[in-house]
This record gives sequence, C-alpha cells and structure tokens, in this order.
Amino acid sequence: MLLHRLARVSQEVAATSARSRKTALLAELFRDAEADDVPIVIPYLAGRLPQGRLGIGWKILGTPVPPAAEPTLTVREVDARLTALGKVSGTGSQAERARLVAELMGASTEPEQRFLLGLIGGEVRQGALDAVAMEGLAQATGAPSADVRRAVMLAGSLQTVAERLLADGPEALAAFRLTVGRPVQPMLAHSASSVAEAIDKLGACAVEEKLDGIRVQVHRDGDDVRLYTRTLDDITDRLPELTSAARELKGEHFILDGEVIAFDEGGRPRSFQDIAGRVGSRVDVATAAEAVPVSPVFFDALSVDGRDLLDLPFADRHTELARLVPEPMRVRRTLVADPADERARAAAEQFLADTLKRGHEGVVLKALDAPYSAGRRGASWLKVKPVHTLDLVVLAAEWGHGRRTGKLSNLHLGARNPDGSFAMLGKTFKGLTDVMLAWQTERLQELAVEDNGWVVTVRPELVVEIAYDGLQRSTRYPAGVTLRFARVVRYREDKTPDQADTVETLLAAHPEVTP
DNA sequence: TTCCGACAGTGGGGTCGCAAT
DNA sequence: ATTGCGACCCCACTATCGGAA
Repeated sequence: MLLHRLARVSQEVAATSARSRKTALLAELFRDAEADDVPIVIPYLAGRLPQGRLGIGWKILGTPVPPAAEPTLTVREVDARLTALGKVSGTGSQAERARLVAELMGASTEPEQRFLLGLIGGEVRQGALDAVAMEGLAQATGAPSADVRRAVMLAGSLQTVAERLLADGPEALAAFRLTVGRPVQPMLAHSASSVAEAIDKLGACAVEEKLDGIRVQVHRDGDDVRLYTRTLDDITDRLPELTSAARELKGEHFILDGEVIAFDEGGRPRSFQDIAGRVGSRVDVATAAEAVPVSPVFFDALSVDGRDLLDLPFADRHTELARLVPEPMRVRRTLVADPADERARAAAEQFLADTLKRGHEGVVLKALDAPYSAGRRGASWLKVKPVHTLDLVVLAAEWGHGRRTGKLSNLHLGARNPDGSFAMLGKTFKGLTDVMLAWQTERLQELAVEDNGWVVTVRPELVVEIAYDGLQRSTRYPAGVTLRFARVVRYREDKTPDQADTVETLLAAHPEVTP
C-alpha cells in the first residue's frame, strides 16, 4: 500500500468531526491492507509508530525539505527506513539521523510529509487514536468491538491483535487471555471533589490511600518476576528490591497491581521527584538503590494461581490480595459498607485527614462490586486530593498550537516578591474554556510589551486564580520551587497585582518543600 | 430530549541518559 | 565538564460525539 493513501485518509479523518465517519474511513482502509501491511498501517492510523520512539524530535523535524512531486513510497518502505533510523547510534548519530530524515522527507509528497511529521513527532491531530482505530478494526473484521477492546487490553498491544484478527478472523480473539508475564493495561481513576461526593456516586466502597509514586504491575511465575509501568514498559532490572519482595510472597503465580514508593528515615513518604529519579535510573542501579530504596505497596490482584480475577468484584479480588500479601505491603484502607451510614462516612473523612497527615497524596475510593476495567478510566475508582489555590499575576503568554492556533494559551505565572517585582513560578494552559481563551487573547494583547512570535510578554497587571496540587523543587524558576499541576480557575479582575500572593506565603504554606 | 461516559487534544515539570559542545 | 534534547514518569481540564436514560 502506498503511504499516499494513508496520508489522504488521515486528512479525511481529521476533516470530519463525526466519530462514526472517522471509524468508517479507518475500517475501509484496514480492509484493503495486505497482510504484510497490517502491522504498519494499523499503528500508523492510530497515530503511533510500531518501532516506538525513534529519538527524533522537533530539532530534526523542524528543518524543511522540498517535497517530491509524485507519490512513490510504500508503507513497507517507510517502515524499513524508520526501523533503520531507530538503530542509528553513537558519535555523529544526530547528523546521520537528520540526513536519513531529510532523505525520507525528500521522497515524500507534501501531504505525505505532513502525515510523517505528525507521526514521528507524536502529534497526528486527526481526532482518532487507539480507541477509534480499535472501533474501525472491529468494523473491518465484523468482530464485536467489546471483544476487540478486551483483547487489546489483555495483549497490551493493538498491533498484535490486529494482525491475528485480520489474518484469522474474529475467532482469533479468544486466544488473548490474561497471562502471567504479559502486561495488561492498568485501570485508571477519575477525580471527585470530595469524599462525600465519591461515596454518593459509588455506593458501598473501599477508601484507600493514594500514594504518590510510580504505578507498577508485578508478575510472578515461579522464580521469574517481571515488573511493568503504567505504559507497560519493563522495569524489572531497575528495581531488584521489588523482585525480592515478590518472591517472598506466598503465591507462586500471580499478577498484582500497586505503587512503588520510598520512605525517609522517619518513615515519611519521600517526594515523587525522589522516587521518579530512582525508577528512572537504569545505568548504575546499585548506587541508586542505596540512595533511594523503594518498596511496593499493592492494592489489587488480577490473577492468582492461574485464575483470572479481572471480572470478579473488587471485594473478592481484595480477599485474594490479602491472602497473598501481608499487611504492610498493602495500602491502608477503610470500608464504607453502607453509603447511608453516617458513622462510616465520617470515618472515611477522618481516613482522608489521617492519610494526608502521614504525608500521602489523598485517597482513592473504589466500588466494592466493580470488576477490574483494564485500560479504562473506570467510573468505579474515584480519587480525592486536596486542592490549593493562589492568586497570581500573568507575566506572559505563549501562542497556542492545533485547535488553539491564533489564541494566547500557555500562561506564565508570577508571585509577588517583597520588592514589588514578580517571581515566575511556572506555566499553565489548563482549565481554560474557549470563552476564557478568546477573552485572554484579546486582553493580554492590550497589555503586551513584546511579541517574539512565540511568547507575548505583558505588563504584570492581570490577576488569575490558580489551583494546584502542591509545590516541588525546581532548578528552573527563581524561587527554587514550582507549582505541581497548576490550572486556571478564573480571572480575578476585582484584584490588583499588589494583592497577589507572595512567594513568602506560598513557601510558608508548604513547609515540607525547601527550595 | 437530555444526560453522561469515553476520547482526543493541549500541553505542564522533573529526571535520567546520551550526544554534542 | 556542561548543555541540549528526547523519552517517560507524574498529571488536569475542556470540547465533542454518540449511546443510554
């Protein structure tokens, strides 16, 4: 199949807003793909490269290359070239990569170039990724979409499911079962604004600690233990303590879901930054492990002794978990058996308060009757975290991309210094409605003192209320700290910049973080 | 007819590791 | 030795479509 065809379909998919039409377009293309094209065409149209990341970013992609006049590239040829590109390494590799990219772009027509740039850069912007591609695959093969989805979650890969499905038909889906050693897409949580709201939505539920670490899926098959992240990357070699811990558990064959965290000498949880640094260290693991030893804390069991527990109610999965995993290696929890029981509701609130006092992030409430919805942001898990707010001053704004093109989007936020100047604390583009976006684009241009085409610097006069989850250390910003997950709540036109919050009060509100 | 769940998009900061300077 | 870049951790929120209620 020619790349040209994919580029055209991608353009058409981007041009329609109807998801049903997107699905139909993808299905038509998938039906026409030859067997050898399938493992390439499917991920491409889902906006992903079969090779994963190639080590090529905007630096290389930003250099324009004159396009070819006629389409000649096949998808298989493109795939072969990209595979070669991913293997380039060593001194001079950046230049060699740039040369290969330029060669590929030179062989591509203008629409093909646009498609490839999006694909390699990870921004296809066609309004269709994995979920729509799965739906299209179901339509192309006549398989029930729920079955396709489930197979993909269990296989952890759309590509392998697509190959089998297009080769052998819907019967092939039955072969995808939960298997120890093959990672499953983890279940995710929604947010709720309070414990009470969450209980009202869920009914009978467990209230569990939300630990601020790295999600981990632990597979044990006898002596063989493997560890996977949320995106199913294998991190077994980086966390030997976890392998040992898994081997000491009673079961021989299981899949558990949990969080990797670390504690300081006083038994308080260490910062997310410390844990992420540890989990990210893969060269000198021994030294990293000595500096930041980590522990697993489990909260779910997906498979025990060859039994697939995914469809069991959470209450039953937890019973299995408790059989295998001793107390300190499980998250603390309390139960709300009856949502109308005021004493239980009060206990849940107290549990949140205690959890925060122990230095954790918040709580997750989980419906006791819900199955494990692999790969979904199921409505049966709700997280509740405290939200802080500040009044900050807009120092500058950046021009947006994609659907925000032509709008000032990403705000630079400042807190007041004692001398009346402002210290930048970070940026945010979150929480803005289209109306706010339009308003701030106009208002900030009135305050503009400079526009370099990327950043518009403004007079520091506009006050904005910002919600955030906490402070973290920063080497980038002058106060030595930055806001975690900052988002806009509303503009405060009733406030003047001299009423904005100060760096001092911010630091005082978070004594556990030292710049 | 209205409501709501699921998706895609828009990017944020930090850290590590590798290549370039 | 330092800097720049990309990958991969964590993540919030809005707009929209389309099926459920």
